[in-house]
Amino acid sequence: MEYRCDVGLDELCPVCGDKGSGYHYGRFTCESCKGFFKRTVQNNKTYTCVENQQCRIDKAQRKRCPFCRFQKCLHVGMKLEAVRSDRMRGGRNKFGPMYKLDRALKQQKKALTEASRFSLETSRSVLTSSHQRDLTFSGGHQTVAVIDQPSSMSALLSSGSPAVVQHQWTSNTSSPWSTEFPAGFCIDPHESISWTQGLRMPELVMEFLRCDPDELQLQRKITARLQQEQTSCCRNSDTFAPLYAIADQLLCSIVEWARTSIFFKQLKVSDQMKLLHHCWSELLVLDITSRLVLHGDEASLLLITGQEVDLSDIISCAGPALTSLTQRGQELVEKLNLMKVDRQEFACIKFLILFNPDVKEVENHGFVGCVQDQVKGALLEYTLTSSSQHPSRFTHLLLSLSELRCLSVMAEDFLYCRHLQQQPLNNLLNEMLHARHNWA
DNA sequence: GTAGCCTTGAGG
DNA sequence: CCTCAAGGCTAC
Repeated sequence: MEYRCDVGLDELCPVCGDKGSGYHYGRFTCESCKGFFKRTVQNNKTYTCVENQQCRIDKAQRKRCPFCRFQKCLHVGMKLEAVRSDRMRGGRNKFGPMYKLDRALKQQKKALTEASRFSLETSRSVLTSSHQRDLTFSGGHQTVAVIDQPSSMSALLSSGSPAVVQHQWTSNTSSPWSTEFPAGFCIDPHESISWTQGLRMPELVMEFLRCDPDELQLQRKITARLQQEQTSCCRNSDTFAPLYAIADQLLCSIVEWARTSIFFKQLKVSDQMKLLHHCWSELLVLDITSRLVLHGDEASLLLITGQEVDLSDIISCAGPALTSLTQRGQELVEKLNLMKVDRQEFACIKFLILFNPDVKEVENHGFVGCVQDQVKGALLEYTLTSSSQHPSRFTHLLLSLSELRCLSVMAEDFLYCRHLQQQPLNNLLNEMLHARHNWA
């Protein structure tokens, strides 16, 4: 029987494996599990399992143990709150955007699996070889160049560090957060290996948080770098020199963060470089912005060192070029402050910026697009559950990304002008500016 | 109680 | 208008 035919979505119910009929209570399920879930929740039913609560639920046996069936419904992500307490019919609920996104993801995923089996294989072999490379280098002297003057980005990306080993997982070893039966709404449980190893969405957000660098450690590195700067070029007349040193050091930490982060470390170094060359300034602006939103005070610039610099001082010293940048930056901070954007959301936004599908030069372009969609899905679900009273929060967050993009272009232009005026810039900043303007 | 089909109605 | 995920109905 085929009650509804979703073109290209003739997939199976994650609960019992019967043919799915549409989205019901948060997941794409069959008609019978939809009805079962509805009856259970509406009538407040409680079941007991006569076995060991691990009954197999399939099309033939789904009627045997309602306890295990309901547990499985919840486990795959069916949502109690999607069953209406007022029993109102028709209309739409807050999960609409989630269904829409999930549909788009599935269609894209289908196209990907059909068109790029080869790409998947390449990605796996790269993953294996990069693992080997990390082991080769980990005993060497090339520790992460952070307190040392940072070298080129390729050196940063190629260097090994304990962090890599700590978070390393390959297609051969199961990830520490994968579950036996993933409940993420865009993961297909019937697919043996998914691009992203079947993470549950909230866990994906948690994993992003785990990737965040340790703020104290970063603070120490930057303080050390500033001291070094002061002793080596004490006659530097540029009052902004320390700020550039901080920016440069933040850039190093951003590269280091990316290098050791989930998904990114699966990419070839050449692809990693292309992505970072494209988004470094956005990540830098976001880094500064997020610190202001999470810990700062609107009228001053909170540095990673803990110092606060009055924004009016910066404007008066920097002239018109920085004035509008600072003002627009302030406006963005105010907006994000009003929205009370939290660490989890900033962590997702960083990944959205990093995995930019518009960077067409990337070899493993399909993977980048796929990760971008996964991150969007994770952020959407996070915002829907954490701020359910503001269903448009996700859209607002995405809108703020475009403002961030404008700010980063302004910042890059400012730095590039300064560069053209022969003012010496620090290493990595230099490299990034050159990379962008060489492309243009 | 189950599950296939029907009705409803907000949102696009 | 149409879509599609809610709830409802009813033969089994």
